[in-house]
This record gives sequence, C-alpha cells and structure tokens, in this order.
Amino acid sequence: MVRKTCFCCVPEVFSLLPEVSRFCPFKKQRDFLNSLLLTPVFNPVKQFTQQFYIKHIMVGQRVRTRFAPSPTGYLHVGGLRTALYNFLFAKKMKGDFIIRIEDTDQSRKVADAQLNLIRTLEWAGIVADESPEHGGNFGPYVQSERLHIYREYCDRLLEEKNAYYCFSTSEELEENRQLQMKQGLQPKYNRKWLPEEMGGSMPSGEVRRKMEEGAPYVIRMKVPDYVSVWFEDMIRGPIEFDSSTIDDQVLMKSDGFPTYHFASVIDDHLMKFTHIIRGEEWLPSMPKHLLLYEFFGWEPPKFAHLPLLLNPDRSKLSKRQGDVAVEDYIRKGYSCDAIVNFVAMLGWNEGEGTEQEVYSLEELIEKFSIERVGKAGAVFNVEKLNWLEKQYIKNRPAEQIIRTIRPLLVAELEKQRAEMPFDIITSDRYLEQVIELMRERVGFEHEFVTFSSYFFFEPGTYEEEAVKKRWTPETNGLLREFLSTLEVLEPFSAEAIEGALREFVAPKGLKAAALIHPLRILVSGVSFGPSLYHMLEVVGRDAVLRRIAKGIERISVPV
RNA sequence: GGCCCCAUCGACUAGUGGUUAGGUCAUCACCCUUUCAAGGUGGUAGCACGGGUUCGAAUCCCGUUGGGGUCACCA
Repeated sequence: MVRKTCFCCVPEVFSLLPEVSRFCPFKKQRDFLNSLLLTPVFNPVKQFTQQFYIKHIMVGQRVRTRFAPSPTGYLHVGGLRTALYNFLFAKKMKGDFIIRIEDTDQSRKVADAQLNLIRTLEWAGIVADESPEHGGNFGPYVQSERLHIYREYCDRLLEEKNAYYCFSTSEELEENRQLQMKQGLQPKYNRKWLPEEMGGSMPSGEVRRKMEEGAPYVIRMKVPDYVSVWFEDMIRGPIEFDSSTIDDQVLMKSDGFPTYHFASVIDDHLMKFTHIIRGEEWLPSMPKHLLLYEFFGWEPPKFAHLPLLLNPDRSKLSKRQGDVAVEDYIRKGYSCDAIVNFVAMLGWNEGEGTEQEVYSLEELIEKFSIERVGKAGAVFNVEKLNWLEKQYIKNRPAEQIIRTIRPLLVAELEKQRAEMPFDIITSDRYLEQVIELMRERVGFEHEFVTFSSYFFFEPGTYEEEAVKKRWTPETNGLLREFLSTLEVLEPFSAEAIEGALREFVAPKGLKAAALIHPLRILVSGVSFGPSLYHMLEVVGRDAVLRRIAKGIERISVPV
C-alpha cells in the first residue's frame, strides 16, 4: 500500500490568481500567471502547471530567510555563498535575513567561532536583521539556549507515537552497521527498541525497566513505512523519496541535545522562515524533515538546494585542495567586492544575454533571482577570482585604496628605514601618484606597498639577469654623463625627463633603450614596472640622483 | 552498494525546438610599447553516448555512461 502525499501544496485558490500574480517575485511566473488570467484554461495540464507556480509563492507574507552555521571554526566559502544567496533573496523580496547558530554538537563547538562568523559575513556586507548579536523577536538565536523548546516538542512526538526511546549503545549500532555493510545492505537502524504498541517488538515493560535503571537513551523518530514523500525544490523541481529508504533518525541525543534535523525543523517553523536555501548536501535528509513537518501538522517552507562548490577535481570543495576559509582569502588580500562578486557568480547568472561580469552587492540584490540559480556544481576557480580582484583595483577610487594601504606602509616603515621623508611618502598626494602608476600592475592592494617598494625604499639589490642583459661597457659612462643632465633639469617632470633623454641619446647615435633600461634598474632594482619617466618624476630628483650614483658604484662591468 | 542530484569549450556560463552554439577567465598569436602590465584584434577549444518524439533536437522523453552528494547520538 502506497500513500501519496504532497507536503508542499499551498491550497490552490483560483480566485487568488490576480493577487498571486501581483506578488509573484519571478518575472517569468508573473507573465505566465498573467497569461492565465487573460485566457483562463481549465484543462488538467494547465492546472498542474499553475499549481507548480503557485507553490512557489507566499501570498502577502514577508519573506524570511536564514543562514544557520555551526560554530566549529571559520566561515567556509560555500557557507558564504549560501549566506549570500539567502541574503540576496531576502533583500530582493524586501524581507529579512536572519542568522541562527546551530551549536547542538557541544564537542565540536569552538570558542570565538560565533562572533567570527558574524563578523566575517559583515565584512562581506551581509548584515543580518536578526541574529545572536543583533537580537530580534524570535530569539534566542542560539540553539543551545532553546533546549527546553526541543524537549517540549519532542514530548509531543513521543505522546503521539511518532517517536520512541532507544537504548541501543553506540557499539551495538556500529556492530549492526558493519554487519549490514558486509551483507551489502544499506546501514539502517534495526528498530530493536521500537515498542510493541508502535508496531515493533519491544515490550513496553522493558522500556520502563531501562528507564528506571537510568540507562542512557536517545529518542528516534518513527518513519512510517511505504510512504512516498515528495516536494518541489525551487531550483530542481519535484523530488520524490520512498520512506522505506529512510532511517529512524535520532532526534534527541543522549546528552539531551537535539540533532540538527530536529532542531532545525523546530526552529525554522517557530522562527517563521518562508524559504530555506541551503546546500545540496541536505537534499538526502529532506524526507526526514518533511515527515517532521507532517507530524506536527505544520506547513513546510519553500526549499531550495544549492549546487555544491567544487575542487578542481570536481569533488566537494575541501581543505585538502586549497583554501576554503573566507578568512584565508581575506588574509591573502582579496577584497569583499571581488569575493562576493565571484562567489555570487558560481551558480547564478543574470541570464537574458547579459555580458556583465562585475556586480556590486547592491546590483546583485537588485538582479538576483532564485530561478536563475543553476543545478550543477561549480568549480571554485581562483584564476577568475584574481581577474575580478584586478578589475576592482583598476576601478577603485584612490582615496579608498589609500585608506587600506597607508597602515601597511606605516608598518613597513617601522621595519625598514625609508629613503625619503616619512611625511612625503605617506601623504595622500604621493600615494595617489603611486597608485595611478601601479594600479594596472598589481593583483592585490597590499602589492601597492610590496611590489612598489622602490617608491618608498632604496633598492637593495639589482635584478641580476636584467643587469647582464642591459649593461655594456659604455653604460656606466653614459649614466654618469646623463646624471649631470638630470641634476639641472627643470622641471623634473616626466615630459622633461623624456625630452632630455632623447636629446641626450640622439647625437650619439644610440637608442633610447640603451639608457632607459639601465635607469629603470638602478632606480627600481627590477626590470619591470610603470612608465620610466613617470616613475622618475614621482620618486623625485634627490632620490633618483642618489640611486643612479650609487648604482654606478655598485655595478661593475667586465670590459 | 542503496537512495538522491547533476551533465554545453580546461574553468564559470548564455542558450527553454530552427543560432555560423554566444560571452568571461585561462591559453596561443599579432598589434600597441623602453620593460611589466593594461588595452586592442584574432585564434585554439564545447553540446558525454545511444535510442526515440519531431519536417527539424544542445534544447523534450527513455536508457547508458560518467561525475557528485548522502547513508552518525556531525552539522
């Protein structure tokens, strides 16, 4: 006997159609509903399609989404994306985004993780409307502070015979699991403690006896046999499960804490979330959650299961194959703009022929739609992230860059003696010039200091290969001669320097390159960098003359 | 192994029955150029396979293959 149940059906009310259409967040569906309004059709096929669309819409209800991490350490980039999509969806719909902390595993709890998680999200611009830090009307937002609530609802399940006590020990269960695996069966609880009155084989007296003994126990949900459970995923469409493949999930652990499955269903309901957007790894436990909603007689929220973020080898993104913590990327110097933009594009795109690649958070909110989220997993490709970071650096206002690099420079100046006056090289005017010369040549903001060190410090060494390539026996003589030209050059500007150099070189029948490359090497220490003339102008006459003179002393060429 | 999900260039993707299969990153070549970048132009490169449905399939259906997820008193 198979009972078909759809747990996600909103009662379809034809008269609501105009209303539904007006509130519908999805353009395509709105259009579809409007077309239905214009040409009412009642054939079964159309009705089915219409139900499909209505199921995705909550009429007149304020959208509430959540991100529910467990405080076990850092924020995973996959977590960031899940949080971001929840946030974007909520904000797009003028609703609320909430953070809830799932700390029901006390052994894995890490001290500062909660605050760190929330701070990191805020770094990315994802600010919660309600959270343990911000408060709200549906608190507490930390599951370990809601234990009495879970207990209460668990008692209800026990009473209504949808859950039962289980005294099997971990060893017993493990043994059972091994045996089943060896037989090629799906590991599943053998229902040893399912009481007689619930269709099991354990006499209720035995349960009572164990109880009185004070034996440790867990509480399991009784999954009905032969039930087909299905729902509409907002991203994937209809998905169906057979209850016979579902285990009698533990709801309450022996330490009195609920499991994820139980706590999250209770909280998602009590906190009135309308849409649950989470990772695809939760898809297999969907039937357990749906069954719980049915046990309680609650209408489930809409669900969307996001595709996974992948390693280059297409397995689930993991620590072993690179950085997964958002903090790692922050430490490396990635900006929130690039990270958020990048992560948003892994699995979502605007569609409709757009070729835009760079989006601000505001733009993402404006343009995001859950229906445009793809189904297939996406490889986290650092090269594209790097490119995005460069795009942002190219376009970021200089004053904003100055705010982040000045502290780095000052710290560097404490370690290393500057060649030029502190006040000058840390001034807005000076830094701005450095930024404009270097912004198309750096990959990260901190490289304005490290890659551009010759704007602040005398080069300590000269690139050996470059010296070998660019020096001839005449070079030092030419430099010495040109030095005196630079000494009196007025003004000491890029334009004037270029003019002087070309004038200097032409009568000698030499190419400008004969002097250009050696000059660059003496002044910067390296063979690459911005426009030579502009660089000389910014570094300034004093330092340039000093560096050239010193360089000539230091570089000796075999004649 | 059971269950579930997924499948367009190396990567991210556009594409919803008729396109020379488009864009971005990466890559290659050329141009620009004092170097390195940036920029410009162009190129290489893709519908996993097999059956249907259809006048016509990347697109719809079925199967195969491949990949992934999940099967805890972790989330």
